[in-house]
Amino acid sequence: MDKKEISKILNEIATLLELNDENPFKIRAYQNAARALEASNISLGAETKIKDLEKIKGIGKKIASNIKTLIETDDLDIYQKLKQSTPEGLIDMLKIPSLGPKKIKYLYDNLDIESISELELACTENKLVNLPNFGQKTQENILKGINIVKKFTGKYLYSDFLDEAEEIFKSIKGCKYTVRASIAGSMRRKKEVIKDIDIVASTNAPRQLMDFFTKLKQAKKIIVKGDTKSSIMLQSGINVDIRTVNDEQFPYALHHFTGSKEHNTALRSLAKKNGIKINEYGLFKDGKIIGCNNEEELFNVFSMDYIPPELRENFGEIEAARNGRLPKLIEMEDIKGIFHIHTDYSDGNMSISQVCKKLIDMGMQYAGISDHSKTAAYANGVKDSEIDDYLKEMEEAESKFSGFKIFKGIESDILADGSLDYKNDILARFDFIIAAIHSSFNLSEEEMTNRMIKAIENKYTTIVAHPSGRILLARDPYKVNITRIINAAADNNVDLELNANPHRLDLDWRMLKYAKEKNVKIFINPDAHHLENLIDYRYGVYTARKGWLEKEDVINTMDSKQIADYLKKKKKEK
DNA sequence: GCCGTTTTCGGCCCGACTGTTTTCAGTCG
Repeated sequence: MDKKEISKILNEIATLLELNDENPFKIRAYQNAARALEASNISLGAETKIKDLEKIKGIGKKIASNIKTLIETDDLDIYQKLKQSTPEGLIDMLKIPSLGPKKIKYLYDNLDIESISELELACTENKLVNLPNFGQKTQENILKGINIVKKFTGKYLYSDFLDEAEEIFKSIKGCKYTVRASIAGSMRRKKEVIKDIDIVASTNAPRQLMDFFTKLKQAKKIIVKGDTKSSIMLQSGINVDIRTVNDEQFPYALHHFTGSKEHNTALRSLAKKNGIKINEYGLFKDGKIIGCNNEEELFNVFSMDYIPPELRENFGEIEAARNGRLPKLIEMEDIKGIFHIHTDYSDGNMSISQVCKKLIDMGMQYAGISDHSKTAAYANGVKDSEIDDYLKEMEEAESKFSGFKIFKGIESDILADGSLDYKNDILARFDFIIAAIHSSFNLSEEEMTNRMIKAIENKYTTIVAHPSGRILLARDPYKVNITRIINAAADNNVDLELNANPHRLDLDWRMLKYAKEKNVKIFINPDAHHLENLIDYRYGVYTARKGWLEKEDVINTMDSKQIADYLKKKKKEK
């Protein structure tokens, strides 16, 4: 069982404990341990010792031994017992807004309700109204919540809501009652998947600002409305939350509502050790506020450098900020060229010349064209007999656009046995090879990992595309040991892709940090099939920032001369 | 269940809002 699976089970245990009304601190201990495990660099295997696990902050004797048992037996007694005593439907019920573990437990114990459909029936039969702490309104809200669960999963792609969030934010910022405002929450932290859109604003007229907010044309429904907090639902089902404070409080509120919760908790603990209380209204020492004009000053109170929002995930940023070791994160303008582009030679809908023209307009110096290979018949992959034409057209296009460089590549399928799908003499004709999995997804973890490592060891492989194969909110990653993939890439001088398609964002930022530590270089690639997808590299830059990447970690920050040398050298040395 | 420059016991982040109550429980972030 790998780190991710074990961390998932620890989180599940926490949820199950919650539904069993356990000690809240025990619940948090399991959540913290899950997080700590995932953030750590420990690689789990038969040789993993309980002692090594205990060294991780947040994992103690008990959970260390539980993890060890999970590694060895793929199973855990308390987990099974909890699962047996807790109907699966109760976990589903947690998705219903306004319904939490306490109420779910009460309904289960007293009305035998163990699924969303049973709960819906009970509501329509009016069975909840007379229970203690329930009532007419609660019953109605639960019914509404059930409808929301049915209609939406409650999670949304960051990229799908960026524009709408910006538009709403602009309205708020332009409102005459607003002093300062910012997008906050997971959107400000550039999380790949978000639950809602958060906005923080300072004002002298909270009530008027709330009226303005709840009357926005985008608001389909008002969820809550108060003087400091309101929430509306948009047509799409996503909620926009706003929090208002007075202007002196703005920096603290912005920090607080940017989160993450885990980052805030960690910072609060640190504050507490220094005798400082921290909440959304200020930093307080001996009851007196410590004045801060902005977030920079807030961090300075703790002798910390400014932590960019993307890093606020309690992944080591607090310690790094205290030691002056925060990374100088990559910026959009660092990207000098774009790789992993599909043209009308396979399933893209743009010609090579169109790509060049568009990239030149975008200020780029080079393109790495890489159409699908022959095995990808569904994508009209380039057949052996078409290779000559494909290469020739790239050369001709390059000569048309002086000063612009085309690197000739192909996205070669990794076959089930780990070999690439062209013979070596064909692979050798390209400047770079992107190796990718597009078939046989259902191998075991061992088989899949070995398959990918074999492709990494292939002397022609330059880059491994979308290493986990996940499609956000749609398809789980393949069963693959990503730590071993990163290690193999490090050992074989192969680069990894950060696929910037907003549905992928793969390699995941949590693993990018590990790749960086292993000195594995990253390509940020849009995997573009249309001209308008070329700009998608921006989502890759955001994700790279979340993964602590600096300019030097990303290959396509090089200018065209440097990258030409880099690819040539790589080809020769491998 | 975890943790410790006061501690191996006794803490563990904090506040807004709703709906239920008539001072509070539950949920959410």
